[in-house]
Amino acid sequence: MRNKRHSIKDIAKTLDVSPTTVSFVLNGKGKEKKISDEVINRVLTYTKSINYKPNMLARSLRTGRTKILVFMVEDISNHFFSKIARTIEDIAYEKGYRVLFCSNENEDKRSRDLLNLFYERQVDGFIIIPSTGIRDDIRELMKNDIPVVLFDRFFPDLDTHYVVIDNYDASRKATRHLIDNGYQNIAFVTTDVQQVQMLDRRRGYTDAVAQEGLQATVLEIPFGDTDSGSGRELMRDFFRNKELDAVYFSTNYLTRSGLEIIKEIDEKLIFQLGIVTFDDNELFRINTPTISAVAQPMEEIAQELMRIMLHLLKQKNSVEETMQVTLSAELIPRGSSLAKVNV
Amino acid sequence: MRNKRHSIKDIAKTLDVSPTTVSFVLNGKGKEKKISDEVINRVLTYTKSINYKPNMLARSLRTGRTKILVFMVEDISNHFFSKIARTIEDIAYEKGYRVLFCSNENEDKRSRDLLNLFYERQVDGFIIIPSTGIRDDIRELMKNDIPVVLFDRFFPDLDTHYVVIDNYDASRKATRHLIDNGYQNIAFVTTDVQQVQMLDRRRGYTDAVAQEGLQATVLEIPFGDTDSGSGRELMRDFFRNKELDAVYFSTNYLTRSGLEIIKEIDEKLIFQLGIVTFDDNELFRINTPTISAVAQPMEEIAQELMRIMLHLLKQKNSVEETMQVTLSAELIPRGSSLAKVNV
DNA sequence: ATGAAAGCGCTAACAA
DNA sequence: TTGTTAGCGCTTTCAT
Repeated sequence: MRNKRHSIKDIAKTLDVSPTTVSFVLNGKGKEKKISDEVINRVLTYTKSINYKPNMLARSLRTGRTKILVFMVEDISNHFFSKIARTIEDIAYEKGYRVLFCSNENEDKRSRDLLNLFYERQVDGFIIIPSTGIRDDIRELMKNDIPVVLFDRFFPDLDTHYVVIDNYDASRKATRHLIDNGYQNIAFVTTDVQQVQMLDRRRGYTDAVAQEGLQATVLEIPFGDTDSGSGRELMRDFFRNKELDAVYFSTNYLTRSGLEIIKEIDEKLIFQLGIVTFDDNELFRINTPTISAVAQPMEEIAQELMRIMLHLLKQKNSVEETMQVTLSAELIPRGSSLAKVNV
Repeated sequence: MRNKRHSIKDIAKTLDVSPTTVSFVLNGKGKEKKISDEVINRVLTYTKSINYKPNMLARSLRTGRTKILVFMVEDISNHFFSKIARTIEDIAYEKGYRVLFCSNENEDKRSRDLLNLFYERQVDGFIIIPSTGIRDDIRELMKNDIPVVLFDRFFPDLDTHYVVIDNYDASRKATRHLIDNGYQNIAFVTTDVQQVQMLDRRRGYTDAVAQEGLQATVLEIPFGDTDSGSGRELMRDFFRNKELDAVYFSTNYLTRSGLEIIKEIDEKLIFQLGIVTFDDNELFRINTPTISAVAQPMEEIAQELMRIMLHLLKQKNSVEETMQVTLSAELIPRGSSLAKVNV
């Protein structure tokens, strides 16, 4: 027989007080409600002794709040996402919220399933990196007045709260940095996903090279293949056959394979090519050569996200303008993009 | 004003039927309860038109089941864990369960917080790789008749359901494999965590070398430092200064750094050393040289876990003997442990 | 073939 | 200072 869990009613009966009293005491409202110290003590010691755990389902059903936030990204194991996740969790915890993390693997179906799952369980808010096809699901959430904040990217035709960085500007600066250091044949390695943040990074690059009359050379790796054999093959061919003196990677999961392949092709190649990547990583500081990177302000992103989320959570009235924040990313020049030495 | 979600009562009122009828229809019991086709249709079309989503909190409070399972591991981004997670999710989904994933980072506090969070939210069952210090929390769960299945490791002094592999045997065979191929100075690189699975792997190694009168050389990397600077430093010194002809890594997160360091020390070293690692990885097949590995039967582990979990879930009566499964792991010999060529 | 009503465990307005 | 009670949204037994 399943052991029945202790309920407030049980406790009240055992202690010969009313459920209300127990509830008040357990919620720390004992003093406020002027419950006698003696009763407070009896309740506290007894509940501790039986290791009472409240039924949050019941509480949430009653209060209408679960005190749960959902943080959904492409892949929670990615350093960039997990770093932000950690900061968010800390801030949320302080405010009495718990955070559930999940990865949608950039698949719409998975995103939708997760949104549904959590929506039905009445979570209080969503912080999301949306996959391309869930615009309508996001809108549906918003129509139901669920707090939603997007980040990393957004839907140009949907008026949502979001926190992003100025990808165009950052990308432009990164490309200019290579140009200024004497590189002339700069390749841009990216994925084929048609999302706003990727397109902005690409425009930043093409505009920067165009401005100097240089040629744009773009390699697109299919999204699913970025770390697989066929993606690697594409890069290998590309780096072998193109006359390049610099490479600029559009995202961190391309950089890892990219660097490996460059090393494989020729031991010395990595020292000759100018290299810059989007998204910084601790390893880039200890790599030989050290790798220049566009660093997103992760701490700040997380803080802005939670600032907006907490604001939305305390709003009664949902009629309000959307909060849209664009932060700027910083280029960290390192050894991999030093001024070009012409041989 | 927060948009009130649709409730069954609302729907009933709008359609001028009773909540009962709506509930029956929505739960697919329309036919069974002999609701007229006309009413069934009205309910179905209307609920679809307003995109009705049931309040699972209320349902769960009423039924006593959330249909949620929790899968808690050290680090869900680790290939071994995430592979198992995926299989578990698929099986669970078929049976109408959803799975929530979380990482405890091998910290007791985090484990405890997560167990509490989900216990209070009445999840139906836990599949856990326990961190060292949560024995009592696991026992507490079991005392409350919550289905718990452990894997990868267990507590020798706690009678739980679990699925593990025969680490001792696998480790012994891996070591013997190196010995049989002519290696004499085999190092064992492991972490300092004193958990049963690690100790078994270690004993497998020491017994195998002892049996041949060879010397055991063990390097222990502090758990937190396995992929950090200081851990790498330890390995670097170790590989540089010891007279080794083979290395056996006890777990996959050590292997990655280990291989990198071996390459760094000397380009050719990786071809000279015999190498075997615990936990297989797709990359090992394409690495040069290919890396020999002890492969855990991940599919089978996941299936056994879910077989036990589903069994427990349908039990009314909890008085029952524990289900303890030990599977065997398979050594996959590859290029990194070919018969030693004496120079 | 459909509806009324109780109750899951909790909170909180109101009563005493 | 403490208790009574209604009700959150749902399922399900029992009536009709």
